[in-house]
Amino acid sequence: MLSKFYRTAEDMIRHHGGRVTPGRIGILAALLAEQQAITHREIEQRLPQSLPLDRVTLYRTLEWLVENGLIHKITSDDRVWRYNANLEPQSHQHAHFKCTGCAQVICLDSLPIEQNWPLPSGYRFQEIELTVKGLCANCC
Amino acid sequence: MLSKFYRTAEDMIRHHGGRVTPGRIGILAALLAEQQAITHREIEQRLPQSLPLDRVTLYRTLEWLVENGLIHKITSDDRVWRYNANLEPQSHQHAHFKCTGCAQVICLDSLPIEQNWPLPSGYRFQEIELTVKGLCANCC
DNA sequence: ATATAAATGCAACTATGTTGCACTCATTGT
DNA sequence: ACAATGAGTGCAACATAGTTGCATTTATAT
Ligand SMILES: [Mn+2]
Ligand SMILES: [Mn+2]
Ligand SMILES: [Zn+2]
Ligand SMILES: [Zn+2]
Repeated sequence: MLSKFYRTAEDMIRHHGGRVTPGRIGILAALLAEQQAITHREIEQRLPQSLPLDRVTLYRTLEWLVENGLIHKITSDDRVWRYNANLEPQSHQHAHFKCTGCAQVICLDSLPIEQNWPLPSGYRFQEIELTVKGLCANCC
Repeated sequence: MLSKFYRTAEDMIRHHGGRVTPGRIGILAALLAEQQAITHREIEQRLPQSLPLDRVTLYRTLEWLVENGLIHKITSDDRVWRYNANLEPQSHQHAHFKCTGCAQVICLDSLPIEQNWPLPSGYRFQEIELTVKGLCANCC
């Protein structure tokens, strides 16, 4: 089961043209295996014993994966970034849900919002960041 | 000009029933004087020399002002909170704009979004947090 | 196999916010 | 006005998340 994600991760990195290292594969596989967005800490905990990885390397690898469009990074009100694999390789404009009980973060399917938001004159629109907050099924 | 904000700030705090201290007045006045949301650091810089204030007190006072509905706190992707005075004492369900050039944050007028967002079954909606990102008039 | 640049590990650092506790002072009641 | 009281404040120490510099290792191209 895990090996499936490892192979997918390796394919994604190789196909993208990046250097294929155990760290990148392991991190991306860990993110592919998740149904939710997880933090730096949580990724660290999910990495196998056989793959010891310095936390700085983890930060830098996450940054690389984000810059190369293989994962995305989610801002939250607890000052902790969460990461999730990009299933579709492109920059998907979508919203996120954060449970105010357990802090779980998941990606919502789409972002049905007009791109021409009413801004002050002279301002230029780039993108929207939207988080719905509430309680997940467990915390309800 | 500044004294106007000081008087308004004092009125707001007194009317709210809270203890009226120089720190609370000064901080709230500084926020009332701003057209944009500003950080803890920026508030510190704007406080007059005559009002030396420990940074911990500043944090705690901001917390008190938020809890009592006199200001609100805005999450951002740079892990820094920004604060803005509440002109209308209640329901500031509104969106924010953040400039990706200069990091300026302003409040947008309203939040024309349905409150019944399509969530997974069993999930309960509480609120929406929305930030539009782009370039401000200066950075365009 | 070797050369090379990219990736990694380690130590030190920064930035933002928090906690505990003693002291001060705004408010209340006399 | 004055004293009593607890909310507010200052200071030191701490916590957490992320960053930077530099020497070493390693994936890849030749
Ligand atoms: Mn997402
Ligand atoms: Mn606002
Ligand atoms: Zn939950
Ligand atoms: Zn700007």
